[in-house]
Amino acid sequence: MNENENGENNIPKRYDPKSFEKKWYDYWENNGLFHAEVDKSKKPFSVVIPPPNVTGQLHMGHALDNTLQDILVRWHRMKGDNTVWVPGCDHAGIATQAKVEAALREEGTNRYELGRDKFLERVWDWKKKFGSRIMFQLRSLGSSLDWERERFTMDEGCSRAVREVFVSLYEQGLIYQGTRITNWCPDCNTAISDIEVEHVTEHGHLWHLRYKVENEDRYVEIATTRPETMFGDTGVAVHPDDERYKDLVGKTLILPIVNRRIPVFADEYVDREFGTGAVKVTPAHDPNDFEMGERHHLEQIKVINNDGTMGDGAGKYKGMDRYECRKELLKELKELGVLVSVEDHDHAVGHCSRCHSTIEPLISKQWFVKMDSLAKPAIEAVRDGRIKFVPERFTKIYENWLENIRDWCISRQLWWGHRIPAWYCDDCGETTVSRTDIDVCPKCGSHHIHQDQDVLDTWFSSGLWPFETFGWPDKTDDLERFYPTSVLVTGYDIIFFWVARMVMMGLAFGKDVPFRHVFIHGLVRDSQGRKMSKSLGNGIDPVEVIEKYGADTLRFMLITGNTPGNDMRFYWERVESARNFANKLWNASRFMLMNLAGFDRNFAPEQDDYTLADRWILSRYAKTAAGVTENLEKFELGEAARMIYEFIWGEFCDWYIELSKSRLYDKEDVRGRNTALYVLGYVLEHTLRLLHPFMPFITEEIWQKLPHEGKSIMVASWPKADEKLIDDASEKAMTAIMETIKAARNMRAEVGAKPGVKAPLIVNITDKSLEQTFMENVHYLAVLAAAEPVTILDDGADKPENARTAVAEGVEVYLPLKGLIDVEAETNRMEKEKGKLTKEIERLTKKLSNKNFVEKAPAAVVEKEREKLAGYQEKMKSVESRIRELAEIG
RNA sequence: GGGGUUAUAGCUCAGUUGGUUAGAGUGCUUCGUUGACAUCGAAGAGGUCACAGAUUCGAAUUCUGUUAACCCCA
Repeated sequence: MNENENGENNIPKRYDPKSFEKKWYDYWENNGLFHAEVDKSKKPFSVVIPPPNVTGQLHMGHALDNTLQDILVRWHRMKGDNTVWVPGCDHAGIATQAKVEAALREEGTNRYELGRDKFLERVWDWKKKFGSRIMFQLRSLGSSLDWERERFTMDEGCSRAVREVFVSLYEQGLIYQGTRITNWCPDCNTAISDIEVEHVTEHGHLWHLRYKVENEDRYVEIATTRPETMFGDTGVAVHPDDERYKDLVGKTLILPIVNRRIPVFADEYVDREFGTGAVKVTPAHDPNDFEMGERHHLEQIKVINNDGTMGDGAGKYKGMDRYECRKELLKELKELGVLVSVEDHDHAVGHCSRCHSTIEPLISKQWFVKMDSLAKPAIEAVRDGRIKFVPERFTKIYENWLENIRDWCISRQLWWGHRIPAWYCDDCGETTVSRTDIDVCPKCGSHHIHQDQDVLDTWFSSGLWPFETFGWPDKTDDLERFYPTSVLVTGYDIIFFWVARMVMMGLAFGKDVPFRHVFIHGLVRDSQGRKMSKSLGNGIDPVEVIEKYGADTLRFMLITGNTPGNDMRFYWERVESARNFANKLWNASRFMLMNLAGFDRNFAPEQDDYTLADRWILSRYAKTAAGVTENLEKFELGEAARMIYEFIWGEFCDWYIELSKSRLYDKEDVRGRNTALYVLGYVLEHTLRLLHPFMPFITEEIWQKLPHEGKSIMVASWPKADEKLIDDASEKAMTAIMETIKAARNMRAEVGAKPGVKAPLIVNITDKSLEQTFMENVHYLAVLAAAEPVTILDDGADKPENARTAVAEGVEVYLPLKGLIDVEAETNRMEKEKGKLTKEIERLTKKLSNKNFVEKAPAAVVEKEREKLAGYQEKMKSVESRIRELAEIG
């Protein structure tokens, strides 16, 4: 791997990720660098991947989610922690089944014709064919997953865990079967849970109908958005305090067309302001009506079938589609005089989050999990800080949801999934829930038993993910070592679906929280801020970005320029910007490697060998390393990446490399050359390590070419903050020199000096503490500001007359122009500067003469403000004297 | 109806416990081809930090209210 180490480098001019990304991933994987065994001498760090849909493919959300995880994982691995990141897929019940059913439709058949067993074979085939695609895509992203631990929610172990949890919850009375109102999706043909329903505001109508009071010549007017459900009405409700209807409570109404006798009753739920204040109650087709029905013992009459057509109770409308029925029924009601009026009305309508059809709330027999006793500990765990959300604000969202939680409908009328382990006896009617499959009824001994047809909600098994992946229900070393996991990284869109359920299940069965931190990120949107979606066709394929620009580029782009928990927009310009950074790093390394010839690898500089620039860059590096680590600890990954970016580009490349050039090209001064190479190598190699978690491929490619020790940068140690390198005096002096250079460049640009042409520069050092270092390093000005010769003014010497002026802190800079300066323009410039300074000085003087400030503000802040003021005053003196001089010339 | 997020340069966004002459990327203007990089370098223009109050010696930053956009829940 190190054939280029001796300076025979011919590395390409451009960063070309395609030429090395795959190579390094294979190298890491083949050398087992992703895998970790239990090692009790180290601190554990474990993460389980949010399992992607097995037949899905990588999208930007996955790319972001896994980049974040990989950064944390690689960082901890380098820190020396016992690090595992568990890969795996989710069987994704509805989604996968829908895909296979669509394929069957193409073939002109369907699952019922095929039968359950044959159908499931087809799904497994499908899974085998497409199931590993996303895992390969995750590899191309660079994810350092421990592939030896790969799991699948339908594998044997997970299936055992699911069954154990189901049976155990059943035994505790927390799972029950009940005939209750559920959200029914007529297209997916299954019940779904509350959170799988999306409410969309739709324009609709409010129809006012009148129901006759029995044996009286009066009517009650009710308002409804769904007239077709009237066939299922079994009551009319009013608010108990509503004066308008006080005398009606307890009376009986005659339901039009059907002529059923239904009671009027009072219930707090009714909103007096809505409609007429009297509502028809259809317990079989509305969740709120269902609850009122329970409270008042109303009959439940189901009038809409599971496929969305009208049922038995609908009389002549039986068999008609629910919306068609609405139309026809309204005609009839109008003719009968039942329909009094119509008004426009916007209301929230439930849609299936998968297929977007309108949900039909209806009564059916389903399995439910009782949530109260599971939710309470889950709330506690977050309140007492055993689990911390990052950013913290998501805590509230999580708590709020758990506090208002309803029982969870877990049965799905699908075939693909974990089949519910309940058996019914055809002879005695007994229901048996069992850990093992049974063929005899334990109550009556009959062999006429059959298993429940339904499967479990996919989220039921994903809820067990953080512990089932480590071998639960067995007591494994892995489980003991890696559970609870360290952090869960996921989007805010599945806090309810997944995070909350894992916490509940983890506490109930894992005997501890499933993770210490929940690191939440936002969505990746398109450049217009829209959600990326198939139907809009605005999705960007991460694989395409990786192929064009490299995985490192994509990763860097995804984690910079946004804040934790907030959505971000995808811009190709930002991809290019990240790619340019990679190219910059590539070329800085290329520069170093091109000059490596003849470098003695054992060379170590003495203190005296270091130049100002050396001490400066080493100090800057040390501070960068400390800052990066600090930000990683706070989950501020974007900020950490930004610091590395600025260090590499703004300090290492723009200044240090430029200043190192003259030393590298000077073949005479061997020590100086070696020292420069040593520092370049030191800083580059350490910075690559800091950057490795963010951009694993390019850092490995370069690191392997540099003098290094070890097999891979992946397992090199994480740089520790080195206090010895910090050198504030050098930083201060270097900053002054850099400011001087910038001032000189600025003046040269303004007067239109040709970039290559040398021009003299005069410097007056007002801060005497800088003088010596400054004088020792004036040659920096020659190199970077084409300043030659540089004259440093003695104390009390006359200031140059025909010169442009700039004032930096501690330094006055003059660019002599031999009578060519425009006195007026120069004066204006100085006046402008004076104006700015006056404002600042006034502000600070006011501040510092304020007793309250001096007494109340921390001493360090006051001192800092004093120094600032002194700095401005110093500058002011220079500017004022310059203005006087200009006046004399003019 | 309840809760949340966002509002900072033309555009996309940073600005972490209040003290910065408010930053970056991108775009724009001017200049630059010798040995890391034009996927580059140098210089520059560009912001009353949505609005109104309050707290404070001091607010882009804290609090309250208003407006606008988006999201979640009911």
